[in-house]
Amino acid sequence: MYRHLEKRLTARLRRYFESQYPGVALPEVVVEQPPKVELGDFAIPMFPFAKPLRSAPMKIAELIRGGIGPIEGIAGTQVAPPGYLNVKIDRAWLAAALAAGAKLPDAVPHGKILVEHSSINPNKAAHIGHLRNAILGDTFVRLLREAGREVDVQNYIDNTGAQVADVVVGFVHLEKKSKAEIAELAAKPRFDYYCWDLYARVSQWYAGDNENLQARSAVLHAIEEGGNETAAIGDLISTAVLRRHLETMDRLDIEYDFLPRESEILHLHFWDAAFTELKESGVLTFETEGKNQGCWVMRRAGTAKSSTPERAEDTEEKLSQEDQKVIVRSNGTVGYVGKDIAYHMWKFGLLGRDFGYLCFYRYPNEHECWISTTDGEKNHPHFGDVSEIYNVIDARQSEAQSTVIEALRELGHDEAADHYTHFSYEMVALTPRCAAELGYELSQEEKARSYIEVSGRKGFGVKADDLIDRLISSAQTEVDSRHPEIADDERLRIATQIAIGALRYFMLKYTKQSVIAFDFKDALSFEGETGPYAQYAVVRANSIFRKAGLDPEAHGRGIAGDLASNEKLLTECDEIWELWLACSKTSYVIEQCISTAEPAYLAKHVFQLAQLFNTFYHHYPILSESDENRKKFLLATVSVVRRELIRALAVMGISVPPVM
RNA sequence: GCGGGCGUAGCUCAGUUGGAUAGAGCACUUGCCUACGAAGCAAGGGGUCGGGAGUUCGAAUCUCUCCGCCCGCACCA
Repeated sequence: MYRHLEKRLTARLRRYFESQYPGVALPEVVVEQPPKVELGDFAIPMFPFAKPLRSAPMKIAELIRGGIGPIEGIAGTQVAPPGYLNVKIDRAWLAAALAAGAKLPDAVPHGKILVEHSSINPNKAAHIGHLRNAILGDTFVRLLREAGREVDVQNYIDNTGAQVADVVVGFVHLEKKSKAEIAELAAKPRFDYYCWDLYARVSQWYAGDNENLQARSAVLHAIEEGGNETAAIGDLISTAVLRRHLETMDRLDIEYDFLPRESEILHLHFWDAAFTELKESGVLTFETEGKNQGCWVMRRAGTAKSSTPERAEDTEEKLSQEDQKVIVRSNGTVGYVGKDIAYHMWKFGLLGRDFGYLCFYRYPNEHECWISTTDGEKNHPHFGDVSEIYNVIDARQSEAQSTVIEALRELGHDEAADHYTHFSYEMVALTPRCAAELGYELSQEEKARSYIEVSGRKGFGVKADDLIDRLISSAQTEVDSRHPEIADDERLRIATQIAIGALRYFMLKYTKQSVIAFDFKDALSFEGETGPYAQYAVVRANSIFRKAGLDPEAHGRGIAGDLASNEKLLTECDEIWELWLACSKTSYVIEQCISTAEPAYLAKHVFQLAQLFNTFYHHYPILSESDENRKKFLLATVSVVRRELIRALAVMGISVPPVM
């Protein structure tokens, strides 16, 4: 709603300038928000127009004010020093539209979007870093869907890499377990925890004697080869751990549509198809000398070609060894980036090959999750061949991501390269205090740092399920003390909703490029800028309607046509107006989150709504209000805030408990 | 060395394309519950926006430079 008014305003202003000053080149009209509501709802700085129009900012503002004419939804304008045109929204008009729940149609771009997130190595339990990835990715999916886009969610599974091989080594060489014994263990709950510890032990075993690394290469080779006992064990382990990851993420309401696996990228020879094209187009070159002798290499992303015009002709210029990225090793095997190039050609429908598909997992809500296979089922949904992709991958991999994008571009797929977004975010580390709490010995140097990086290899980190368990039990303690009258299973359900609200909000309130220094104290907090704070605001709103014996949605719509009689309250109380105004911004914020790939803005918006509501709640008693007309209006305010909070929280993947 | 990110209150962080008096939360101090649920509200202290220079009517935001921290830069994935 807010966004439509803003657009209407800028369009009118642009037309005004065009008619008054034809032919004069003027800068874009920018619309801001005044620092205080009393000043208005939009502020348009006039300074940029002063020079081209050869006039003082205040004077221009006066002229516009006089000549712009009435705009639907705008009540009036004011000129403010040192040179702003402040615009006030027609409060009753906006409130009526909001109360009615009017949805103004938006042009939704067509084309399917593919969001890839999580992509956890299936060799150990997921940790808090994976939680940040999955929550960011899932929230972005929800944002896109809220905006009307069609989205497929993929979770890439590297089931043939060194990490899975390491755990196989652990079971076979350290624990001397047979396939049957491993299968028995894998069927037990939290098998991923077992692997977590084993993986750390294997790393130590390698460190103890470098000879031991030979075991890894043998296992790795056997897994890549396929069709043998070792590969079968690897598959058994990675599939069992993968199921555990799906369960963990399902606790947070995170679901996937398709799980492409590296084993199929290998066995279905995706790389061969890509390799042919890369060679033919000259993206890859064969090195005959130097340290990369015998390798197929391409230009590393970020190492720009010499841009001097006189050398532009010289496209055959040798890549310096520094600028080379090895794609195919001298022994003929392809590395990670090569496989990723092939995989991304598949995503955009440019490879000419496809996976086989098998239905792998059915969520409690009946939603199906498919997995790649060599020979799949006949009837399967269609994945890949999308027009836009987002890869939620941490910032450390930005160079590899850029290299894949560059490969696509050099193959001539500019369209694909332009619609490839590396949704980059920073890691979750631990505060020194948290690390110490987990029993890790810190050096003096480490103690002085603000955070310490987790390490799966050392088994150093906070497991996702452990954190979720702790959050639930902590929330449960609160619920138990507040609502002893409620049944056990219901209290657990409420505690779970609160725990997930706290966790998802925690992971979303930081902007992506900020390293989260994790600490149990902050993460387990249910006060202040947290998920439960926002949930609580909705619970309060629900409580008011319950006591009033009214349906909140129906009441809001019912009063929409009758706001004029309450216009006085709306125009006089800036505090209440601010709340309505904030409510009108949800769609605007969602659009902003999508265009900047930054979900944190939505978290800030939710917090602002909840905060404004709490202030309003304390200042205006509603049920005891004696003026019926005024009471109706206050209830309508609660109804709209409640609706917008629920909607925004849902986009963040947070539900609201009935009581808390 | 090259590429990317960061430096804002005691701590953790917002600050969208330069705009009006730099904001939250936590922590600390002080008030407010026989209640539309205190997981809340109100008030208070706390800042040379890393240093310096420049561009501009205007800089936390842009440019340059210096200082400090982090992450990449494997024939690993």
